[in-house]
Amino acid sequence: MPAKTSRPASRHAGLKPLGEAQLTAVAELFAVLSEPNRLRILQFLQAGPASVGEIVERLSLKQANASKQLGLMLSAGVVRREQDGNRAIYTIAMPIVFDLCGLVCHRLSEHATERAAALRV
Amino acid sequence: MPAKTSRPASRHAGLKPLGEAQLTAVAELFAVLSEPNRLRILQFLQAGPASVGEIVERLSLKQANASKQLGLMLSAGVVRREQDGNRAIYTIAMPIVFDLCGLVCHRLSEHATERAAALRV
DNA sequence: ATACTATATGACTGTTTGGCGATGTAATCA
DNA sequence: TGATTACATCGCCAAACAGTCATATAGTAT
Repeated sequence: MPAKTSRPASRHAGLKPLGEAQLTAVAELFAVLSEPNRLRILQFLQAGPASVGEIVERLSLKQANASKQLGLMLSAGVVRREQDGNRAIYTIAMPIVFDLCGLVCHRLSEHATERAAALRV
Repeated sequence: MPAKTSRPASRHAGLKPLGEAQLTAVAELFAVLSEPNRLRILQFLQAGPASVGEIVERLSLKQANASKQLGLMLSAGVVRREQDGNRAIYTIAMPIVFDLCGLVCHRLSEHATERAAALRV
């Protein structure tokens, strides 16, 4: 019998292995979503486009910080920017982020439920 | 007619707004996935459990770095650790990460296709 | 016990990054 | 014109982090 760690070669028959370029691209997108304030902004934008001022006010962020995070998400292609006179209107450009958050939330709540159940045995 | 940025209140009728705690939890999980080497390790583990040595060898990582990243993912609950004699066998504990990566990849390839098509017009 | 192997950890470095105040810039208003 | 508003950017600081080497720890073999 072979050692315990013999690898099943491809048990899941899962995803094709990502190339280096894709790997960093994926990592970069996840990096955008790895910051609570950015998630807050995205969540707020989910209800519709908003100006920087609205975001700053409703989320109690400093204006400089909000602009910074929005610029970051703009570079990553997660949001879109439209100039409206004096203001800058930001919109979600990648709705998939909500699917991603949804998946994670679902998993996390499952996890929490399991933990609670385990404690209640 | 109201200003252009009047918010549709809930256009997507989407996700319930996450609380602060969930927000940081989600962000932390995404942070784990925001590093190419960690994604490489996860991708490698997708084929089945593996020891640190195997990971180090196949992915050409330094042993200290591999242990560090594995420890980080262990803390986050993304992988599981089992001691086998001398070695430490790591396993995926959160298969959902592959769904997440799959979604992102799909979106990124779509994006690339759009870009290519746009250039080819 | 000694030597060797496998893994984890501590210390250190360089880089990145969130947050902040201050300043720059462009559009609107008076 | 000047004043004000809205946003972006710069410079800075402190914290976090990836990567590395050296070392500690624990299991295995001799």
